[in-house]
Amino acid sequence: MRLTKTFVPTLREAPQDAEIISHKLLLKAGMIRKVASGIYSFLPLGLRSLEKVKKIIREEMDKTGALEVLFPAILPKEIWEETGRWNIYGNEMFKLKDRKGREFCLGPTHEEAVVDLARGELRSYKELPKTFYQIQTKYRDELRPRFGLMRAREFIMKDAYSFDASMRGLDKSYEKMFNAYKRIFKRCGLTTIPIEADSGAIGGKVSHEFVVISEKAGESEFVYCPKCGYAANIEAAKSAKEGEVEKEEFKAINKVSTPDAKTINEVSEFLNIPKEKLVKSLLYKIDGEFVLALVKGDDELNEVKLKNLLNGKFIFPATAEEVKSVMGASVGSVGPVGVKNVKIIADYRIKNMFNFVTGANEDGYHFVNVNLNRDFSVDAFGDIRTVKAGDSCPKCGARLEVYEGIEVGQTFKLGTKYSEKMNAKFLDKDGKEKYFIMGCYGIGVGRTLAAIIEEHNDKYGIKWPISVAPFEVEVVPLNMSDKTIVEVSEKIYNDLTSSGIEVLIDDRNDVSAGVKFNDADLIGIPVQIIVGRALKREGKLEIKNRDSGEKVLIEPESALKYVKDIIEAKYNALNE
RNA sequence: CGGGGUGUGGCGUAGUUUGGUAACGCGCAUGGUUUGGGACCAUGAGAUCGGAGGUUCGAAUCCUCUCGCCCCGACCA
Repeated sequence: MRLTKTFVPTLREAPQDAEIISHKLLLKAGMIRKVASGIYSFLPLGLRSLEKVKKIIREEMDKTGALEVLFPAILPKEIWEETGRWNIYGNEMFKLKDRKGREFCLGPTHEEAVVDLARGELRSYKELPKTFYQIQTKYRDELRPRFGLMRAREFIMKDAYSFDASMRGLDKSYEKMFNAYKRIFKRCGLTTIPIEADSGAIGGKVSHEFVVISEKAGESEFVYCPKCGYAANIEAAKSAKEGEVEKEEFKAINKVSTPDAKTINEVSEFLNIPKEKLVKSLLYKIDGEFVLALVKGDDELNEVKLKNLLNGKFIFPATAEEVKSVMGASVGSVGPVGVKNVKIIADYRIKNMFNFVTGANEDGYHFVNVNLNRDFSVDAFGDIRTVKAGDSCPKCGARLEVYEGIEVGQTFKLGTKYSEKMNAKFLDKDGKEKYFIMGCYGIGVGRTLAAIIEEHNDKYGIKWPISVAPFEVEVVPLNMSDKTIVEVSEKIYNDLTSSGIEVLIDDRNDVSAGVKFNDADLIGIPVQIIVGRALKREGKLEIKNRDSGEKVLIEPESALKYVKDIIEAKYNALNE
C-alpha cells in the first residue's frame, strides 16, 4: 500500500481529551477518531489492526471446534423479559421502539439470543457439545465511557457460548476456551494473567478474567501470589484464615464520649487505641433488607463478597437517613451492640478480636472493651473483607501483591442459569429432558487492541507486535527527488509485496526526512526499510527493527531474504 | 447519577481577573528553494469564541439557562 493512496492522518499533538497512552497513540497515528463519547470510527490503519486481532481470534476459536454465527444487534424485548434482564440491565441498555411501538434493545450481550436459538434447534444429547461464537458490535450505555477504546459504548466483542449435556462436559468446553484464550492473547503479543473472578451480572459460579497488568489504564485490581501463582480479582480474592490468637481476659464494657470522632482514623486517634482494636460497622441494603456488616478497623469491606455470601442480587450502602432511622444513630456512631431486627454479618477476623471498640448507636459515643457473644451476637460469619497487598496467600501463605489490570477477556461457567429461565432443554441419554449446561466466553476486541498498545509503546509511538501490525514492513524512501532512491525503494516494495508480505511505502514527496522518520515510528510498523544516505554512500539499505531500535545495513539483493527471516522470527516468537 | 474540570479556525494553546470588535505555533492552499530525525522564503484561505437568552453604546470576557467533552466514584469486554 502506498501512503499517498491510503488515509493516515497523523497528528503532531494528541487531542486534549485523550488521557492514556493507547488512546493518544491511536488518535495520533491516525487509526481512530472519536464521533461521540465512547463511540469511535476506525480509519484504514486502525481497521487493519482490528481485523488482525479478529483473525487471530477466529483461527483459535475455529481450532476448538467452535462455530461462527452472527446474531442481530437488535434484539426484541421479550427474550430479555424471560431472563429478567430487561430490568436488571436497566439504563445500561440502549432501548428503542419500532414504528408500531414494539420494543427492542441494541444487544449488550447475547446469552438470550443464543439460548433462544439453542432451545429451538438442539434437541438431543447427540448434538452436544456445541459452542457458538460471533464477533460483533455490542452496545452498552456505560455510566462512564472512558479511555478511548478501553471502555466504549459501542464496541466489538467476540462472544462464545457453549452447550453441554453434563457438568463434566462443561468443564471440558471451558478448558478448551480457556486454553484458546491463552493462545489468542499470546499471539497478539499480550502478557495476560488469568485470574479468578467474581461472575457479576452475567452469573454463574466459576469465572476467570484475563488481565494485562497496567498501572495507568487498568480498571480492575487483582491480587497475585509470586510464589504459587494464585491470582484473583480483588472482588473474588479469598482472605487467608488467620491462626488462633491467644484469648484475652474480658474487660468491662464501657461507653465513652467521642465527640466529633466519626471515622475509624478519628476514633482511633481520639481514644488512642490502634485501628486493629476497632470494629467497623457498615449498614447495607441487600435486595431491600438491611444488613449490618462488621469488619476489622484496618480492613475494608468487600461489597461483592458480602452480597454473594447472602446470595443477594443488589447491594447498596444505606443512605445517611436510612442509617439514622434503622440504627438510631448517625454514620460513624453505629455498632452491633443492642441491635435487633437487623441481620449482623461479621468477617471471620472478628472472631480473633477481644476488648474492641464499636459505635454505641448514640451520636458521639462509642463502646470500648466490647466482646463477641457477651455483648452482641452475630448471625453469620464469612469472608467479607477486601484482601490487601501484603496479606497471606490463601493457597500458600506467601505475601500477596496487588496490581491494576486491563480485563481483555472473561470466561464463565454459567451452568443452567439461562437455560432454566428460558426453558431450554434437550433430551438426554436416559430419555429425560434436561437443561443445557452452559458456559460463556468474551473478548473485547477493541480493548485488546488498546491493551496491546499499552504494553508496546515508547516515547516515539507504537511498537506493534508483528501479528497485529497494520503492515509488516514499511519502506521509507527519504528523498523522493532522488531517482536512485525511488527506484531501489520501489523495487524492494514490489519484491516484498509480491512475496506475500504486507508493505507500506511512504511515497510522500512533500515531506522532509524527519517527518517520515517520526511518522514511521509513530505508526509503529515492526520492520522499517530506510532508503537514503546509506544507499547513496554504500549502496545499502538500512533495516530498522522498530521494537529493539536495532539497525543493520544490507545489500538490496539480500534484503528480501533478510526481511522475510526477521518477520518469520517475529511470528515464531509469538507462537512459542 | 454524585464530585471536579473544560469548551476560542483541523490540532495544541493565549486572551476571560480589569468588557473596546479575535492572537500565536503546527497543519492547510499556491509558487519557489530544500531532503538522515517534525526544513526555509513569499503569498493566501480558514473562527458568528459550544448553544440560547440577558446586561451594556459595546460581550470570547459579566449574568441566567442549556448542551458537549474529560477526569475521580459506582458498572463492565
